[in-house]
Amino acid sequence: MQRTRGRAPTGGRADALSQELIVEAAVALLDELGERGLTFRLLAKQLKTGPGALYWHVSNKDELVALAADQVLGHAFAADPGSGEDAGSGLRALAVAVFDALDRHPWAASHVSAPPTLANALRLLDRIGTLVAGTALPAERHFEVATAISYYITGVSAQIIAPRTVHDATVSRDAFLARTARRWEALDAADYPFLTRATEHLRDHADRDQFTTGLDLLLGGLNTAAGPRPPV
Amino acid sequence: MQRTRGRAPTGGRADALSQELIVEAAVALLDELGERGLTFRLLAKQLKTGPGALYWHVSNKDELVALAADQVLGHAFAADPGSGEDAGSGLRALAVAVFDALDRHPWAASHVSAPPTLANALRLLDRIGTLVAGTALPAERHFEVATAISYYITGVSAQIIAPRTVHDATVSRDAFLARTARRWEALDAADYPFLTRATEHLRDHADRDQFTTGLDLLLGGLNTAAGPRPPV
DNA sequence: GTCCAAATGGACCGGCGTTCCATAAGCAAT
DNA sequence: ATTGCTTATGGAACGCCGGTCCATTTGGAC
Repeated sequence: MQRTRGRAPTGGRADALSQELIVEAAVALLDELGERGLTFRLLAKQLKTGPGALYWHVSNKDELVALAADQVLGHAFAADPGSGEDAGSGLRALAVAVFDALDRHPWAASHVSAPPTLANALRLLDRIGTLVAGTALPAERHFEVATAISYYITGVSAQIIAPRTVHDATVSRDAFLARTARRWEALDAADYPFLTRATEHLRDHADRDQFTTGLDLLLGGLNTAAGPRPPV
Repeated sequence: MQRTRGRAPTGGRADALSQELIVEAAVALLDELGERGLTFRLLAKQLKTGPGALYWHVSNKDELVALAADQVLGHAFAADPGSGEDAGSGLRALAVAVFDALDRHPWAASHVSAPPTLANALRLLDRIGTLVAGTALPAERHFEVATAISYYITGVSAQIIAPRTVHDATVSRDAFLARTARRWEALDAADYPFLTRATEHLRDHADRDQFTTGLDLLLGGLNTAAGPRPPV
């Protein structure tokens, strides 16, 4: 068992390895090859070292992927305009920033976890909580509402984005949707009254709009629960 | 490449294998050992056969796990009271039934996917859509709202339940929450104003309540968007 | 120069998903 | 019964992976 956080006491070597370097290279490989394509052997080769060296900085593959996903989550903060707005639009902007960040790195979607331990997941929940606290909502509900919104953002993003890592390698999105639509149409209308009529909406929907539709419902409910706030 | 759906033309053998039998055994192993514990070798041994035979009925492990997760999703319909209510409470009951089903089989949480191809995922979306269609909501919004609710149910359940498959093996839930709370308290209050004060809520929250909190916000927003409906 | 902890990297292990293929079992026609 | 073909079986084998081990190197402290 070795230390996970190898901190270089002073200068260190010029070509020194570090957890940051490793995670960075892992993100690059994950972007290119997906989760199945990331192996310690390949990663080691990219970094011109052996697998054993990587384990000095990272305890196992699960941790490595979690760190990589958290780094992707961090991209959202770069895009987010930050404070200076009312809670509703601030939450909306933050949520969309997270969605877009995961959209650019689909492999990460299924690895952002809600009870935050990692740095950027923590930042996200704190930001949401601070925005919620700026609402007329009673204080004792802040935590549960903040986590609910956080769960929505990461969970629904994952649901929408993660499937892409499976199909995209083989067929295009449009082809997949068309095939699914055809399958729905072939269902028994008595058993599936809704789906058999919904196929046209399936074909030309935008993933991002589906995310914002639910988000707006949620935030709308929040507005109602908090009592109608007077616009500034 | 072999046929995935081997259909027994007539009688077949007494000890014949079938996809159903295999999925059933897989669910049992997943419940007991988790996803990492399910291997084709072990599954074959349980079924008194070899790994090769399984591949006649199931094309690979991903498909097997997806089928197993879909079967778990099917449990939700057994618990769901069904129609006969208004849309709001019908959706709520259905959502909670799904959450509880996944709660009993945590490994399945991260494998229920939203764009439904599998049998029970299809049934779920259709049921949601039918309930939404019974709302005052304009018809052209039925699809996007139904999928939004479906995304919430599966995505948020996954976020809440899936982490359990990691911790539970090593530490109890309470111990994990206590440790996380301590970590949050140790954060810089200037950087994390919300989290440093929220730890007491973290310690004694109930997972299921977090699910319903967001659900009620979402359904509340739906009610508002649909216009207030007169109670029957 | 000497020493030691930090860090490296390549060989190696056990086990996995998957494939291959020789064989068995059931069915239909003779 | 015999034959011929499809369906299905199951054990051996392949290639690769995550992870461990450990001899070796590095570079700062003295």
